[in-house]
Amino acid sequence: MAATILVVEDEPAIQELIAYNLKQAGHQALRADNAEQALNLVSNALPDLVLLDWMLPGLSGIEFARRLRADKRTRTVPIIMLTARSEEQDKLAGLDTGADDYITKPFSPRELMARIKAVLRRRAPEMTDDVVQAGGLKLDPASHRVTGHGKPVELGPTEFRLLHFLMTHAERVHSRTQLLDQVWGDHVFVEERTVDVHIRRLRKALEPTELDRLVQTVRGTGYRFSAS
Amino acid sequence: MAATILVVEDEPAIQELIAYNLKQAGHQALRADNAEQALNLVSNALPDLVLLDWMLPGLSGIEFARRLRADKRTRTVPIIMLTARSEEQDKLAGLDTGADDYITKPFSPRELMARIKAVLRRRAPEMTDDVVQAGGLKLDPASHRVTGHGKPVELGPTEFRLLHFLMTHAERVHSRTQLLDQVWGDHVFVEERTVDVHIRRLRKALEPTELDRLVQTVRGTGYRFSAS
DNA sequence: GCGTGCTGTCACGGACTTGTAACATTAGGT
DNA sequence: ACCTAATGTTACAAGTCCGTGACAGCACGC
Repeated sequence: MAATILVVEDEPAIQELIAYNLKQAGHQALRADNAEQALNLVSNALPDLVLLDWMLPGLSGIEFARRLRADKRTRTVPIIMLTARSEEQDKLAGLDTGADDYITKPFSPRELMARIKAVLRRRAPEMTDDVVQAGGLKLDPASHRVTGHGKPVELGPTEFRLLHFLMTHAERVHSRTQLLDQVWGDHVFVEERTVDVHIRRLRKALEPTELDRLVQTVRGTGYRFSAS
Repeated sequence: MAATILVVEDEPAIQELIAYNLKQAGHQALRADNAEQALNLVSNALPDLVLLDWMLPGLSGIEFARRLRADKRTRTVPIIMLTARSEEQDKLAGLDTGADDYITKPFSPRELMARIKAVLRRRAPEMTDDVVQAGGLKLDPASHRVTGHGKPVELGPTEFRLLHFLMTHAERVHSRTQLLDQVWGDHVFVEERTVDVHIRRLRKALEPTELDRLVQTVRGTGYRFSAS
């Protein structure tokens, strides 16, 4: 799992509580007390998800969300809004700005974690630790194991992430650029052709199980994982 | 298992009953008649679990729970709420404050003990005194003994806790950071590579029984205990 | 005080991983 | 059939990660 999650919350106790729970769940927590600080962090490195308090000193939560949605680079980052129960009617406005979910305070840590998982599953399934299975291939992020028809498959770290992403976004073609962004990270400078080499390494590792045919080339476009 | 359990309950008869049962089960019972007294005890020494009556004279149970959750030091302490049946609707509020479970009075000692065990197992399975067994390795927290294929294995304290954690969370990769948090404690400042050294010491101790292969390295990610 | 066992850190070397370039092969249009 | 661009394949140097032994500081019992 190990998603990077930005917590934007001005109340220190709640921020601490959330951060602690995130850490327990294996995520990395970035913290910000206000929207300005949050914008700074985002400009440095894109988080995988944002937990955003509705009421913030200075720039409000809803305004912060709008800015994220306005910038192409940050448009797709999932947002979960934190609101007080009395602000119930703001729910609609919150979802309007593109929040993926919202949760009312006070909330139980368990509920928060469940919602985070749900949103990640929807927006970035490769961030969850769900087992992915297709066409005789099985990948288990928790134990970091891959098997083809029950036989273990040995993969390097990059090949593992690459296969994980492809399997969680199967039946879709991904360009080399997209794969670099998603698997390598968006601030990395690497030759596009490097993707080819790792695809090759992935296929080679899958060869003994005959499952290398699941990783397909789409000439002129990119690569695709397909179980059909 | 010998967990230290704080009982916060104003009715002497019930407090006595609970304390007796805890003692029978091998736990150590701390008692408090009210929340103020409980806060004092907690500030001295952190219990492994808190049994908390909902209705208390002075500071209420729910308020006490909030305070525990607000302080970083006490945030992770599991809480089981004790409520009268008529307060059923408070259940939701109780769980909101982060109670791990609740139980309605009157309850049977057996039920209480079962819930305590369940909560400890959920929050920290390595805290229970259940014997853990896998792949020919047997670890008994109660007697603090480890055997491999029946032969005794000598471990230092840290290696013991490390193995205990790994065995109670088997088939999962744990990063060095996670292991430091879970085995050393999250307030400790230690180099990440120190984990490697203790893994090494653990493996060395297991070598005579050939069971060192159960402790596996997942390059670029962390370590895993696996019996398969 | 003195050993003894435990702990955390470091440094070294080996094993693995990674990005790139260079060359080989293939696909698809003409 | 041929040509060209795209992709497959291999080799390699640099970098990274991990295993390992050594060591100093501590705590503890004797």
